Amino acid sequence: MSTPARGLPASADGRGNSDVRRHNLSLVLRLVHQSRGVPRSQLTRSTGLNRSTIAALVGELVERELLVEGEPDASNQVGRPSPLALPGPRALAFAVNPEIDAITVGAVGLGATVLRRIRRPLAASPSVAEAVAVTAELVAQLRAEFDEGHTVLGIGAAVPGLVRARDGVVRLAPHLHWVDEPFAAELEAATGLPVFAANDANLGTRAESLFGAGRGVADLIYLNGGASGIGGGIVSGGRALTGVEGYAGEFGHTVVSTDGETCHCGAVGCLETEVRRDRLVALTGLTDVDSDELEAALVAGNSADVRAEVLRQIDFLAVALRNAVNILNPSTVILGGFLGSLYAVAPDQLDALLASQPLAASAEAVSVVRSELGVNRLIIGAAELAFQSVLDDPSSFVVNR
Amino acid sequence: MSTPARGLPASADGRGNSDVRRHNLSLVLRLVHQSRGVPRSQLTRSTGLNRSTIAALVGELVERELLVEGEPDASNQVGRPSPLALPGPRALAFAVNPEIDAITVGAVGLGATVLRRIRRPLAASPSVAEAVAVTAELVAQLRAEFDEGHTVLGIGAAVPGLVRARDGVVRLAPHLHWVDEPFAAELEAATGLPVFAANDANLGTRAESLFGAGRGVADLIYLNGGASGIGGGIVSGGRALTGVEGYAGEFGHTVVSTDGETCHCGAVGCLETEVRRDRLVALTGLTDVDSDELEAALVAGNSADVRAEVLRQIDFLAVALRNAVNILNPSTVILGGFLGSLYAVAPDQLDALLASQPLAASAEAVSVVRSELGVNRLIIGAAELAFQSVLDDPSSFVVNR
DNA sequence: GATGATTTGTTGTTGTTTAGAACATATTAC
DNA sequence: GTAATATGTTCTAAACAACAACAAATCATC
Repeated sequence: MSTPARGLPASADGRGNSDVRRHNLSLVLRLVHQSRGVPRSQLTRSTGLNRSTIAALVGELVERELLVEGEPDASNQVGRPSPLALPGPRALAFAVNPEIDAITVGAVGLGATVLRRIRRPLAASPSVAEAVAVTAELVAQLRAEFDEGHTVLGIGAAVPGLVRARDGVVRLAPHLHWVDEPFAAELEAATGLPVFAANDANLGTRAESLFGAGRGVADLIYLNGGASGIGGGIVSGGRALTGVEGYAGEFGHTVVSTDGETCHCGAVGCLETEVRRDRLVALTGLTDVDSDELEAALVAGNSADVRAEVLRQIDFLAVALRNAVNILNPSTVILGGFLGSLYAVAPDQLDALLASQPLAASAEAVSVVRSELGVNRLIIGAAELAFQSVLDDPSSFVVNR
Repeated sequence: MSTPARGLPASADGRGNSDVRRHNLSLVLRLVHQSRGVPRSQLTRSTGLNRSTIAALVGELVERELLVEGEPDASNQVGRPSPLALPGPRALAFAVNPEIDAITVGAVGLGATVLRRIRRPLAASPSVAEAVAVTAELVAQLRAEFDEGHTVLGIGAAVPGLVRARDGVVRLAPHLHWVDEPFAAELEAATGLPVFAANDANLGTRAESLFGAGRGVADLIYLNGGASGIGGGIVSGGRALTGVEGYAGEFGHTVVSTDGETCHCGAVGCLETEVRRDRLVALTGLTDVDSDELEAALVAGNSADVRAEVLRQIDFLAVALRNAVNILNPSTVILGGFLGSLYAVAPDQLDALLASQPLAASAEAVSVVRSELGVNRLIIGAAELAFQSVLDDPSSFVVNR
């Protein structure tokens, strides 16, 4: 056996003519997917490829039913109108998001069109076996519903915890009490479909990056505040960062206070022990509020206590963001969940801290925005996992009538 | 003017046949560059390309004098021996590293071979004009020395501060007292050579990643402790992160103490205000020590005060590393400068903190190592900037006899 | 020391893919 | 209604890697 020199892995990254074809097909499909429909002429401009080449590429994708051509826009432009290239309705991905009080599944088409979403409330936090059983049942239901005219690529799973990218093992999902559970493998066995799992906030990042507040932004960070903690994700140089095993983006455990509370992770002063949704909910005096109600209560700001807690949490959030901005130099910080609500209450406060605390050069380049995608964010992000293989290599997609 | 749809920049990333050639030439040249010499047969395995294709690619690179072929290794293997592909001696990059007490320049060939290094001590911290003048003089000297048989690609500059990648403007170099100085442009004007500037620790990261402790590691972070502070860099998914303007990697301003000292950046409790070389030097009772002497004194550990300070600094370092590991999930943490010395004094202490503080899944994947490259690290990293264009597109290199 | 097995370099041919030119078509502008 | 303009369509050319067949240089074996 020949051992390659250290630093020279035997990865076959040489390119041939067929790699060019794969890359260009992939590029065109992605452009249509992300734009949800563009004129063919725009594709020639976006890619720099020749008209005849785009015609051939679109032709093959249409042949494979990954795209369909639509009537040209009535655009009042001189010259022959260019037909729209639209995402085709055949390719279909399922998505699942297990949470402590519910399991949500969805059926998603190219272009991030959520065709159907089902939320099944649960009496208690599900074990892995229960989550797999419920998911399999709901997926079977979707499969029956979308039997005709669709080819299912697989299931993407957005899990609230650390998920090993390589095999979809859930290493730790503290709120579900899952430790080292082979969720993806078990769901695969139960459904017969390929399953791809990743961290929920990481998938939220992808969704916002491709279809939401991060469209066209190459360097961004995303932080999401949920009932059970704070997660996030990073896009740098146009690529979603995963880290070596897929655990990147855990902003929730950034140290923001030397003498804070002890976190469930064992450390002291983590962002997610200081910046918490439950404290805000408690101070508003409400119970069982949804996101919109909480935000309305915070913005109303009837109590001085509420206002003080909001500002306290913003201060801690700013510390974590300052670290992240210094380390990653993003152009955009996207805030989701109740972190977006905090920002809505006192945008000037956070903007000011973020303009002054990090190194000036990095601070001036960054702007804070709220996430744009709503309840479908995780479903869209998870489905993206299942679409990955087709987007990377469209000619692997065989129409399965 | 047609405005492309948001999220669909008109970047021409479609590929043609000549892009294949460029990519493969680039790949082969990089493999030889990074390995400093590899058998042609190994290139076929590393790239997955056909023997005849490799022969053609190597042939073109030899023609351009970017590579030379050498005698086969005496490797005791069956079969026809494969000639070595070695970095050619023609392409040459200059490198410069301005510091408060000296300016160092170097001449570097492909394969990161440092042909010459000149350190010019300075009486006082140089202004930009002084730094440009001294550098231009030293570069002229190197140019004369390497007049024959070389084609100079340009000058790479490793600057201890925030450098805007796009144009090489030094936004802030606190210890040099430079603010918004167009260092690259002025050096370009003074020498007539293309100048590429970046942050010193970022370039150290690249050097360690390509030729040092990070060879073959796709996900790593590098932290370097110098007399004037702590810098660093990130490689994720095999790519060096720059952030949107090139300021990524500033680990020195991670918050590690809520009630610490005020940093020169204006914030409180930054890593580099708590973990400082000068404190260690002061406690050893020495003056004007070099790195080896400091490390020897720390390891000897004759004083309880020294030992306590080392452990205190390691605790703070661990906080910053914990944040970074949670956010980036690297497989390797490389420590350079006096941070490497701290680790040498009490490796178990840092290893233990790093194994327990971050989330377990990320912690178990990470290992700490010391940097491997010595005094040439920044020269090699800076030269890499100047080599970039040739490595990306070898056919742009015209032998200029 | 000769012979065969093995690996790799070399050469000429083939297949795939994009680019380009020429022409056709559909819209707006006047 | 005609000209200008932009785009789709078709056919040909050029670039490139893959492949096959052969040559060369080493090791293993007797």
